Amino acid sequence: MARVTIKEIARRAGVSKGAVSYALNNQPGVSEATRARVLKVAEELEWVPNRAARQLSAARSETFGLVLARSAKTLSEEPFYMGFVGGVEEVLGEKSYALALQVVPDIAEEMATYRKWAAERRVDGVIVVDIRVDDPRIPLLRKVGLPAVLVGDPSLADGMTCVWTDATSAMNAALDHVASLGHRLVGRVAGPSDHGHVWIRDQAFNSASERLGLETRVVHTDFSGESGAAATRKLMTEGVRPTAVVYDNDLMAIAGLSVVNGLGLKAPDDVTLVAWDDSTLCRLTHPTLTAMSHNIVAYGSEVAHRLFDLLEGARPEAHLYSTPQLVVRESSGPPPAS
Amino acid sequence: MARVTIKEIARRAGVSKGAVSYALNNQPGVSEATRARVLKVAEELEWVPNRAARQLSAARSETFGLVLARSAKTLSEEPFYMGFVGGVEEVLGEKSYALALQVVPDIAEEMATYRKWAAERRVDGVIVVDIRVDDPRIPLLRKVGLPAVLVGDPSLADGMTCVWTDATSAMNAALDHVASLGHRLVGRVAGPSDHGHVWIRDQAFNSASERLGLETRVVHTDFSGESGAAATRKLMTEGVRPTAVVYDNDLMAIAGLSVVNGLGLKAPDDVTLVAWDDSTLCRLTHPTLTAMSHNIVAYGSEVAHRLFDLLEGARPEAHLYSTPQLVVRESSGPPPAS
DNA sequence: GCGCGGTACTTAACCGGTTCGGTTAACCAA
DNA sequence: TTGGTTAACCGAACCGGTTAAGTACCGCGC
Repeated sequence: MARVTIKEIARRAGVSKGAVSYALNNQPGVSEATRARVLKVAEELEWVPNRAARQLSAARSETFGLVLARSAKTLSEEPFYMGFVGGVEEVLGEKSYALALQVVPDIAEEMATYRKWAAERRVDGVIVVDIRVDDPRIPLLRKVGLPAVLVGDPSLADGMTCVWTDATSAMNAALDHVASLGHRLVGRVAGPSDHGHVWIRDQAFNSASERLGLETRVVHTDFSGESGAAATRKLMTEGVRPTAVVYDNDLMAIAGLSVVNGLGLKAPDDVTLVAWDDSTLCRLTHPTLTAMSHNIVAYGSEVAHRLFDLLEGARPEAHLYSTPQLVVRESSGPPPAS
Repeated sequence: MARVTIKEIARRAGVSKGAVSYALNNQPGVSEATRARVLKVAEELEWVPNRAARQLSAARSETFGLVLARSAKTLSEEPFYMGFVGGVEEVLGEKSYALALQVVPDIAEEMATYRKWAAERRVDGVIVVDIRVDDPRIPLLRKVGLPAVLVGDPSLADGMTCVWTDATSAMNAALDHVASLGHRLVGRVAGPSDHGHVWIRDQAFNSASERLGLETRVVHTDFSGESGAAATRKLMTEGVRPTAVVYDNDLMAIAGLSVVNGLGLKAPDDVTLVAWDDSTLCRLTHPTLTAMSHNIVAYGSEVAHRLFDLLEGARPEAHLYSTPQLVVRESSGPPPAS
């Protein structure tokens, strides 16, 4: 079964290669009758465009790039990424675009990948996650001219297209929740503060607790389950024990719950726990976890759509995707009487 | 900054395009002196090969394909996939191959993707996961001539290259463990039985329990947390309650633990729980979960290596990757005195 | 009758590599 | 000296599309 090319279609339809190309791409230059005839032949021969050939001449790769700068192990633990990738895929699939996914150890490698992709014309655009404060990837992407959608707050995006969730409002909602339950000393187990969204939440956490007159204790971690457990142990056993803890992802919240249980404490009787991101895991623990919930799969889809828009000439803009919603579950309760 | 091509290199090095191609690809046909000179010029100009052009003429795409036939939501819950993908990526990165990842709703769509990829010459080979009994993908891949490595048992692979873990031995170890603790009635929360590895474990579970003189109760599910919870509730509240339960993945085990807790029962006092796959989550619950452990990231790497081997002409063969090892944790204990 | 504009094509260059047949010059054996 | 090899390199075709430029034909207005 030899490859079927437009040359063959042209032969059978009795027209030239060029005409076939116009017909197949819905471009003017052929009559409706001819177009129909070409389409019919292409159909019969089960023609599919050769990506490489199209890319070579049209300079489009019909591929989006996504680089994840985390270890494979971390990625497997964090439900966020797979859900996000799934959402992106859903949109790409519709337009028969492909996703080039690369997993690298650090941001330096990530930047090297962008350079390579740009030089190779490997991708039409990239999706950039985990935006940092003063992110070095932003000037690089500008320099190499790679269209990009950033997943992060507009204040960090330096004018590039970004999609963000309103972490500030969400943090306010989270603290309103624990404050209204009567908590006065609130802990926070945060990610690394060079991550943009962590930094944003830090700010929001501080101003909200000031507004509500709450005392706070914050521990920064690396997002892993282990460090979430360690941070929780520290909060629970050293110094004044907070009666509520807000986590930066659900993995650390689950680890925290386990530590709380292990210390012979009870949630919510002794401490109220609030997770962030709300994957299914939050409904599988006992007690179930209160969480700031948003739809991560849809988040990925939204980002992919924005990248298509950008390629079609949309001006760079900040798009608010959603504000995570508070979902109250069993891990919420009033502080212990003490 | 115009694109730098081998034509430019040829001009500067004073040789023909062809010679440059030979030099850059380490092929005979140029002298060492010329090769060195060309390499130096290419280096200076920061030349990178254009993938599309190379693919078009050489008919290699330097891309592997992986299709996941699960919903994005399921994928985000299951730590297995992201870890596996990460492991594959590690190997591909070294050889600067790319991974084309596609998420589709079902096997029919997956097969359509293979057809398309084969026609487009989109990928050099594919990795196929979740092999079924009498898997329809196997004849299709043969027909369209797509090199493939199957992730699954040799008995299901019909002579194609596959990488497998010895689930039978692992299941024996798991049941030896619970039997040695004194359990006589063992439950099993299994995945859907049309999945090959589930089927294998079903067989192994039956023959091992027969060997050990155990009574059994098996519930089949769809691998999700919800269905794992439902299955556990059924085992715990309807009919004779098993004193130990073996799960087919860790997500369901965690959901099961939550149900056990919710029913006012204790692990391991009332029931011993054994998970499968052992992601970090098993160490984050309270009590921690006994699990059949294997390194999923390395599993992905192994599979990727085998696909490279296959493309380099290795004969199709079954490769035993590993046997999951029993890791005993807090959820294991003797059956209640009753 | 002539020029003009538009439609429906054809032709051929081009994208950036790979590869194959052919040429040249150096070397070697008879 | 001559015929035959061989290494080193050149030139051009080719992969399968896209697209700018060119052509043939038709209808229309003046």
